[in-house]
Amino acid sequence: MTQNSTVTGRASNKSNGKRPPGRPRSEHSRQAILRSTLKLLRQQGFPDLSIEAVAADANVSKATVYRWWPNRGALVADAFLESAEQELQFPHTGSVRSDMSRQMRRLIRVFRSSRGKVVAALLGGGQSDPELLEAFRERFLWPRRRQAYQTLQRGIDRGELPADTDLDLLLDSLYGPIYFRFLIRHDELTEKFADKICGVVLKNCGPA
Amino acid sequence: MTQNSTVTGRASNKSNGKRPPGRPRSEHSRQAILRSTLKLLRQQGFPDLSIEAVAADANVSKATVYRWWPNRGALVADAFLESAEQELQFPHTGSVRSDMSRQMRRLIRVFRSSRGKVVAALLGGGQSDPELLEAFRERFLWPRRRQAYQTLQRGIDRGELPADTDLDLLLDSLYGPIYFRFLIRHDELTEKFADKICGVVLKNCGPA
Amino acid sequence: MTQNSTVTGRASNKSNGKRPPGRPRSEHSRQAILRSTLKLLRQQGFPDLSIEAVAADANVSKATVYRWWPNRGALVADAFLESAEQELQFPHTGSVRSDMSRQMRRLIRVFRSSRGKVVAALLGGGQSDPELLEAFRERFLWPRRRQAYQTLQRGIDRGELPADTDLDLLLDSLYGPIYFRFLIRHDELTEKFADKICGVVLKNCGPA
Amino acid sequence: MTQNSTVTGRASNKSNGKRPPGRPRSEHSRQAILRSTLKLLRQQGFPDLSIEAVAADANVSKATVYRWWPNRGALVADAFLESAEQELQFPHTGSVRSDMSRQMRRLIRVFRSSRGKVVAALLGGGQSDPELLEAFRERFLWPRRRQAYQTLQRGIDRGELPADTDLDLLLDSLYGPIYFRFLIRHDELTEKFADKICGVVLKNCGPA
DNA sequence: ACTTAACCGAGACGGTACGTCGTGTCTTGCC
DNA sequence: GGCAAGACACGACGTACCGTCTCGGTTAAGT
Repeated sequence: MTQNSTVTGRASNKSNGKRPPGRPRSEHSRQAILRSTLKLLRQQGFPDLSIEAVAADANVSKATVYRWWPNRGALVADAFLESAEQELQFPHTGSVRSDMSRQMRRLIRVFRSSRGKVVAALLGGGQSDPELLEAFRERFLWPRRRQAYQTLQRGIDRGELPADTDLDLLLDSLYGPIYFRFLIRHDELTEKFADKICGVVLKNCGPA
Repeated sequence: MTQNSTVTGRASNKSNGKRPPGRPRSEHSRQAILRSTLKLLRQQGFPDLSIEAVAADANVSKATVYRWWPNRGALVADAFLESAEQELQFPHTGSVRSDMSRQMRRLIRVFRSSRGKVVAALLGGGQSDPELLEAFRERFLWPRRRQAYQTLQRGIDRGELPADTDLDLLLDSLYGPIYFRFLIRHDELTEKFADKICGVVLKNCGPA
Repeated sequence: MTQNSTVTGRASNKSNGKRPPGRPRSEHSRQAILRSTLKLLRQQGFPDLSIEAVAADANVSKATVYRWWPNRGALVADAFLESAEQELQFPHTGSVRSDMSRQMRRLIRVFRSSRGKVVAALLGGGQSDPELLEAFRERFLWPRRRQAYQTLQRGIDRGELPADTDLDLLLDSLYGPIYFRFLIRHDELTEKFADKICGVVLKNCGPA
Repeated sequence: MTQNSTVTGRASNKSNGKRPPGRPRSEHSRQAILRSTLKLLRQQGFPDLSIEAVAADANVSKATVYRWWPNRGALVADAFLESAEQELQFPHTGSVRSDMSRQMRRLIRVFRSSRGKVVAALLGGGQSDPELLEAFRERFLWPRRRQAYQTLQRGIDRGELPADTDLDLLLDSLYGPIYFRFLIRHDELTEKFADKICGVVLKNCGPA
């Protein structure tokens, strides 16, 4: 991931090796901003997060924030997603059901941690900011889903799943209940819940 | 539903027949405010909804809005929930699977309609406002769930479901995927999706 | 002073002995209102005095205040003036200079007392409310001035003052400096100041 | 007078030559605000003057007004006093009585002009806002009084006044009656009144 | 070394909406 | 008909952020 991978994506200068003239962007400021964003997000939630406060907390001028992120959503998306890469890998246990339930447990653990608050903020804010939701999907959901496809495909190859399985339907059936409880909060979201869902959805797919 | 069922719940005077002293609350204003709230919510989404605009649209003073609703969230919750009572009844077809899939189809229809935008606003806002989410659960989720329990119980009585079925797990497995697609918007939310979920979760519970 | 002598003066029914129909005006409320007005006026000054607060303090409804006084100014005027009648009489010492200086000392004593704050409020408010100032003149200034004319006339009769003395000029010269220091507060307003003024203005008018 | 001489007196940076960091204050806005304040003050009087209206009239945001003036009083004081500096100089006619009466006539002329309304507003408001009154004294009264001392001292030097004259008493005797009529409005305030007062107070001090 | 150009902090600016308060009017039921 | 209670439309309050701007000062690369 390059330095310039903001959500909105300023043109990077990766093609020609030449650095542009002038003072280069302050990496220190960039990190301080993203760090403060996460910090405040955890404290107050998305709608009470102000650019003003982020700038103050990061000891940075407002103009610097606005120079690099067009709006609050982009900032939040960048802050969260940079911190969420390289996580939640899928294991290879040799059984679909166990591969899935283990990864689902990890997701639930993340949702229950302090980072869960940030995800909730992201998805909550995304309900009224399409770009925010888009960022969540592109940078968080799809990368994991691609791995999930492979996991399921291994199950098909092993004969644990029928060859004509609707992968998207299956994944939504597995993860939907988790997101449901996470977002509506009508019932406990424990790690055991992952196993129970697998019990319902992957009844005949090998041992838990 | 009484006149006083705001989210924050001012003490209602239904128990003792006596009206409180002073000029009575204007029912006309109350309705105008809720109507304007829904209207503007559909047009602009939750974060761009200002009390100022609601008051102006309803030809009402800001103070009147604030007198009865403590914040934007409570207003939105009341506006939506008052409009959503008495809806989404469960049918009695004689088959669990068909009862459920039909009601799930209705829910999807609501989510796809203009009222979906209001639900999304409510749930999005609820991610940072616990009371808002609480209102959604109390006034929307639980009333329906109580009916769903009965529907499933009929299935158990008829032998379509095992007697030891975990009802909450089952319901979350059925509705979770719908809310998932509705809130994350990573895939189409069609009415047919209801049937497919039932196919996964209620495989052996009678005809679709 | 009759019950109805508000500044704005509702028509009284003194001519025909018949009481009007309906419940008679509550004398208790009237006094409570005036009392609270004075109290709050002493505490906070004219611009921070609200009808709302007066009504609350007097345990009276706002409507009752508005029914009898058209605005804040009339209320304040009534409150002050009712409390200020029958005061500041002129003595008869046999010497103009001594008569005047003694009365001036009394005025200064009032200005320095807690009632001074109310007078200041009245005159301050009067700078932007002509009726308030008019009330002050009619009910406070002129009654005293009429007595002062008589005092000065006695001085003329005794030969202490020339027969062609401009009484208004003389009185303004005597009282102007007191009001000046009272309102501008640029210098001490002690009772001795009364004597000094008399020394300047009534140099040759008999002993101090 | 420096740019920073607001009533509340932000620290000015005149001593050390360095400009403070950040965008400099807009002199244009500052003047527009003061100009609009005077304009509206003349039209409507102090109590009907709203910051909201000033900001609108000056094409300036409310926040800008509040950034530099803590309240309406300070704003009015600044507006008036900036417009009143360098005025009402004392003449040098060679006679105390004539010096004084001429300056007093000028003051009366100001009080009768449209600016009189602003002074009345200032003093009226000052009755409940000590800082406002303080500003009037510091910026309007004392500067003139210092000149008056010199004028009277010249009279002493010329033998027109006794060497032991109480200057403050004398000045209050001369100006008190003017302020009295100006603020109470119980009698005409003509320029001739200045001469008459001098006749009473400076009887033996040379020709008029 | 000197220019040049972009970066950065600080913070003022015109706006918009906030949530509160007081105004003066009204509606209702009791006295 | 007076009165309390209190809801109402209205309008200003003073505050908080928005996103933009204008400064002086900094930081390298390319002269």
